[in-house]
Amino acid sequence: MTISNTKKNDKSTQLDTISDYSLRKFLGYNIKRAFNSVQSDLQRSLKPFDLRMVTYSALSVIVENPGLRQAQVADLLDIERPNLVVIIDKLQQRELIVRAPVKTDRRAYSLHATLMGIQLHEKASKAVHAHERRIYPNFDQKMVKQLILELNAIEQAARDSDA
Amino acid sequence: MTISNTKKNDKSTQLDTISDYSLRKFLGYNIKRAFNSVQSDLQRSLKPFDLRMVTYSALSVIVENPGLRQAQVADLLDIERPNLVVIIDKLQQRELIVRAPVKTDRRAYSLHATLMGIQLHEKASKAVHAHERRIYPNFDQKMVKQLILELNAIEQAARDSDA
DNA sequence: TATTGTTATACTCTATAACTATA
DNA sequence: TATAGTTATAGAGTATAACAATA
Repeated sequence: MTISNTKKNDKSTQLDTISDYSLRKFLGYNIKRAFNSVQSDLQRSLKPFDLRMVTYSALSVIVENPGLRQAQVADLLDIERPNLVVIIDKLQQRELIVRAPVKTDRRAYSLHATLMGIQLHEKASKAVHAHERRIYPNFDQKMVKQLILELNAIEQAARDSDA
Repeated sequence: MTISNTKKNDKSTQLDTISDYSLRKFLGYNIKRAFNSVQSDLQRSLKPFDLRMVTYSALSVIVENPGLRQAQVADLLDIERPNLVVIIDKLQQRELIVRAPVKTDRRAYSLHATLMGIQLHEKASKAVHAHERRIYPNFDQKMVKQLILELNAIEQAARDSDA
């Protein structure tokens, strides 16, 4: 929400305009603000399918990589194992995926999407693609690719720095 | 964490490589992953000052806009008013800001940073700038500006779409 | 009537320790 | 000893309804 410029505001001693100008110089702040905004629209796009962002993501990697184990899903999505349990539970309860026993390792489950899961994923993916087109209406494909590369470079640099 | 390519994994029926390739095509997913990574490093950078991202942000806009009212801070940072209360409480308890009465509106408080608040903000800002330099080591100033413009365009488009 | 700050509340997200059953 | 999945738990982050005081 932008605060409109006001002439001498008699309610305080502040300047004519208020702003988050200093914060806006930080890449991190702009990334956060962009993500919050995107997330809000994406959540609305996924609501008809009763999927949250993280359940959609988990379903997506399971559809894409049949036979995944839970620890691998957690690694791929950078989610802690304990937090993934309820997500997988939910997908299984809705019969979008199945947990199949792994013959050679009785501790592990092999995750597979059901037909229903695949179909829901397909429909939801169309909604996500529509959402994506909405959030960068004027970007050409080359710009988007470049932007993604830069975001990935930042992700990697921050991860290296944090490690 | 990238999953290294493995030769025939006998633990499952999966392909040779597993990936989040489909998700990586989405700008939103890459923004989220980048932000998570950045956030983690930033939190570590702010820890010596006992500041969280949101407390630093609030302190920052109060330092920059003396006399702000709480509702204006909430608008600037896109935080719900109720959630801001505890943040402002914390800053006030640490004597980094003061809540001054507004003579012309007895419902409102006028927020000002104390000398201590200004000094802590200065030191913390140096740490944040150092953090920022770490997370995009190879970007020149022009690239960063362009990236911020694109992120702002996305933020705005998603907000318009979501409204 | 509307707004400022507040309380209460609830839901999601994230992070850690510790357990079990297997390897 | 280490690993896969799980349980319990706690801390953040976020969102809404409703209230008192004031405009």
